[in-house]
Amino acid sequence: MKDRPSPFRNALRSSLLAWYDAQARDLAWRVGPADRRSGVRSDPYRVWLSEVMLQQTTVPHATPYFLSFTERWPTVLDLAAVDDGDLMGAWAGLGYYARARNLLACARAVAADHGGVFPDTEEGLRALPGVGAYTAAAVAAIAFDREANVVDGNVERVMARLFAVETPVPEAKPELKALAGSLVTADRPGDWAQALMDLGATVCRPKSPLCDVCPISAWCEGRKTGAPETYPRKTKKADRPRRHGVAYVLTRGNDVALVRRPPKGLLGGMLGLPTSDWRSSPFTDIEAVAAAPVLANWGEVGTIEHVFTHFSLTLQVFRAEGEGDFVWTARERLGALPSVFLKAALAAERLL
DNA sequence: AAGCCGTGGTG
DNA sequence: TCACCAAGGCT
Repeated sequence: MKDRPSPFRNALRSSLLAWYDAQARDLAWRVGPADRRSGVRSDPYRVWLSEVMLQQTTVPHATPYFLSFTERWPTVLDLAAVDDGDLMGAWAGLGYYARARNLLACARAVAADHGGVFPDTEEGLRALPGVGAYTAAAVAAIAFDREANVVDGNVERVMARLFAVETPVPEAKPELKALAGSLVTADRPGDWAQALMDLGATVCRPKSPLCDVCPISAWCEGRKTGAPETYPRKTKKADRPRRHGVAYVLTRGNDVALVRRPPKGLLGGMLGLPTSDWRSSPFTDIEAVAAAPVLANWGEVGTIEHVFTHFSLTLQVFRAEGEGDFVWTARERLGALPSVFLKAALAAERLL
């Protein structure tokens, strides 16, 4: 289909691009269609940084991080020079912390191997740490105006509806990607990618799509079925197990005892509260005290709930005053902790 | 290659 | 309440 430009494709493309010209969201990292027409170029560093932050993350959540990162580190060379701990602390709360480790590795690779300049091809970008098929295509299209097939969850949903694809995801992913590819041309590839994603985010939404205002509804097979919201079809996912653990809030005056977590795995490389192992059953008081990092007059101050991608966690929070070999950190700096530990620390503070 | 890896908003 | 889900990548 890609080699057979059809009237259908051209009309659909024109309609969506016109919609984007009028309705594009104003995003902190975006060079809008009007500015682009007057010659403003995207900064590949900002495009890359925003794309990594947006992986599995909402625009409202990522935006303040993007603003603070670009203020602190205006160029990829600035970022490449950051200490690991500072970077991880700045990323705290955004989640998927492997992204932060790869972000730094990528910045250092660009600095060391590419003279501080991002590769301008999909293939070159794809070779960088933390840059997969989606991000390589997105940066190639948005920053370098390359003809790349940019496929994220939004685009998959739009394609599943537009073509009424009955195959459930994730099985349908290759098919959805091929369908998306059939609509890509050398004309405004960056705007096309962003138009498709804006449409998915604001009109062709997961629930209650706004077909009445959709610029491509005339061509939408899903709408003809009368139930466009039922696409994409999905296979059921397994329910998540629950785990139990103990978090220890050990204080010394205004300081709280933290530990640096192992570099890989859950919350890898982040500072955290000392904890017990996490297991399927709750801890008794005796067990909790026995698993504590130091001897102290431990007392339970409450429990918190937290949901990770593949399990739910109930954390019993114990508190004591004490000493020991820890990363002692002032209360005011607990913003550098992953949310699960911030939640536990605040619970200990509140419930005293 | 299927499982691992966060978080917060939403209906 | 809780399942779903958001500009996915790595192993």
